[in-house]
Amino acid sequence: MARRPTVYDVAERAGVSIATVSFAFAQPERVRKKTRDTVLAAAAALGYVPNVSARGLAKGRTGAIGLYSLSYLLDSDDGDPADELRAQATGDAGLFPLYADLVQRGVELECRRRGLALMLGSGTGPPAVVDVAGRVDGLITFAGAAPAEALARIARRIPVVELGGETTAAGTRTVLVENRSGMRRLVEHLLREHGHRRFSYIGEESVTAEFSERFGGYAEALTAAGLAVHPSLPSKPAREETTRAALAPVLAGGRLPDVFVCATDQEALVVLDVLREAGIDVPGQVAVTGFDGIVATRLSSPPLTTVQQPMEAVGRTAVRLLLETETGEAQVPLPTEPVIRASCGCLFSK
Amino acid sequence: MARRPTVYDVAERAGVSIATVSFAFAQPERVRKKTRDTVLAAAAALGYVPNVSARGLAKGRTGAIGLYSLSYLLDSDDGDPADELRAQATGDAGLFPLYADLVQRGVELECRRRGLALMLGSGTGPPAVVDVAGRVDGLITFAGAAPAEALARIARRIPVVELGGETTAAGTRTVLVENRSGMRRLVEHLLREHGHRRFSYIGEESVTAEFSERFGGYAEALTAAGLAVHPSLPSKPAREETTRAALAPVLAGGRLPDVFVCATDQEALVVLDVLREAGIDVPGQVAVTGFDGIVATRLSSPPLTTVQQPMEAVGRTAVRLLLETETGEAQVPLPTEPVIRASCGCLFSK
DNA sequence: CGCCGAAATCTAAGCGCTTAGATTCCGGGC
DNA sequence: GCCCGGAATCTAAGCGCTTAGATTTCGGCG
Repeated sequence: MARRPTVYDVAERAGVSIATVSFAFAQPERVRKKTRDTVLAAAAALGYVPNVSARGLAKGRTGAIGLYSLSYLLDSDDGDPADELRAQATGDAGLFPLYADLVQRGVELECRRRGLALMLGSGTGPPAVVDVAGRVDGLITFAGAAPAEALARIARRIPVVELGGETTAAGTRTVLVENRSGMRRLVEHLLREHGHRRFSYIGEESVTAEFSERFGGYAEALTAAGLAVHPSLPSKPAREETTRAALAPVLAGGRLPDVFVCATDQEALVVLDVLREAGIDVPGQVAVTGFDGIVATRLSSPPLTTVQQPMEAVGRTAVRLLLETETGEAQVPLPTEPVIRASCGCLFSK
Repeated sequence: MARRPTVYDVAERAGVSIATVSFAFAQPERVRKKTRDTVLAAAAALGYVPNVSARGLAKGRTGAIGLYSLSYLLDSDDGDPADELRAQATGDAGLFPLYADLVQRGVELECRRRGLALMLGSGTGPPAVVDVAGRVDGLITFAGAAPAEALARIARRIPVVELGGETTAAGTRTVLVENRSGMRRLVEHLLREHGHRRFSYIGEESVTAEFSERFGGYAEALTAAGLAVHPSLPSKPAREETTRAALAPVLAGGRLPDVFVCATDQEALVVLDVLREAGIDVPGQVAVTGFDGIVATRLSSPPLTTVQQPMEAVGRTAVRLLLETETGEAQVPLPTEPVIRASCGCLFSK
């Protein structure tokens, strides 16, 4: 690993100029075959690997995009392999991919298809969001993962797609998903098929555009049915204690609603847990629904009625959006679809 | 997104030299507080984001590491969101994380903890492995994901960890896992508890070090029991058709072994499928075992007996290895543990 | 008030690559 | 054999940043 060979070394060894070396790699047709072979042979002999930083600097582009995510994956444990063995064997580990995992997969797939490298960053410490932003041609971020101020700054420099965010935020774009109508259709099902009247909404009402759309769809359906819309019980996904705290007073009060409509599957699964611990039957005594369609909803007991959104497509679309120059182009929202399982009371549905 | 502001712009606006701007960001203590504030204010006003390519070039390091993986995630479909909705709702999608997914998660976690950015690449087209290698301070790759020649070349330039590869390969290092003893212990269980005598091994015998260790452990146990070791039925993980092809002649022959010992869980799950289709009862007529401990093994029917390896720890360890300068340091192999479920005939075990 | 050393700041030289534009090479036509 | 034009190659100027080493600034002291 002595000194890393550069174009100069290769050029010298091949007896050509550095420009020719560069051309041999970047624009092979511009160089005579014989020369090219000489250059490539010299490069191979020296173990030459082009320095992408230098290339990026010279070209002004890096050929990579960035994905900046929430850090709720953040682990508390120390990563002891023995612990992990135990956890995995017994099922304590984070088993099933969550929303962000599937979106990330979509991003990965689309990047691969387009020959882009993907740079991952997350959390608050370094690499902070600008650290990622400084080395990519475009940035995808989850709403709330990075400070709005930083995003606005970055958006002046490179395209930014903010998942779950506002369409109108400073210079950034977003992937539209039918959050509102998905939630509305779900609630309509609860109203019509089950005759539920007493609704309780669990989750953020308006922290991000995505969440306010969901709550909006919920409110729309209730209003159309002539029901009053009460404020949500505030809770955050991936923060189990907040969901438990939101639920505690309701359980203590002893009077259950007909149904808990949750802003996300992750929260709904916690609700299911809490109710089970309290000895309350779902859907016998109270129904529960989620939103997203993460894998775990299918395997919970009872299986969770939810609204499926195409998470992978969200990731892919984000990449496409990033690469499209036409900023103004009308974007078709990605479809969502209520998935009726047992937790709403449709006991025999698949 | 006009021209991206640079240190020069910030320096001019703040009325200092570019060096001072650089210091204000990189070595704040070297600059008077008042100056620093002026610089940061100017940077904020201009929307300055440091160009990491330039930094990387100047410093000779990038602060990122790369992960180059196999591309069996590669999708055939076109990413139609409607298809995805359907697939996810019914369970056709790639539901559970596989070996590589979990290793990747380990890598991500460790990078986050250490403040490193992570660059992802895969597949054969661009970004090829050197494309990733050229912009990181270290590279992790799955054995077989990249041509050995390219890896050797890269290893002359930056540290390389090759997962599942040889310890001794040209300049690269690897994460040791108890593949051999894990497999041996599993086979010993099959010999002792179930009295199996007629073994059939499905999978690679020796394509990578990891696989030859597994086959080696299998062979050791059989030999110690005085049994002959037959060559494996060649099959590749994540290439379902190869596994089916390996199995076909056995089923056609009509004479089943006592047990199919598979090199990986992915292959074992395919074997389970094939046997079910053929109307053969597992473990009644034949036992099946896997290796890795991926999530899906727990949910198959019957649940799969396998050898659990700490996949996340493999990823974390790879990152650590990359950052350690002491190349020679003895590495403790990561532990593995047979997990006995129903597919070997232990019907009532958890 | 001038001098001194440390602290703060600046100057300038790269880092390794790309790419206009200049130069050289080469084969064909006369 | 010479001239010509396009192809091949080269020269050299950056890209935006870091960082030795030079220079300036500044407060304290005699």
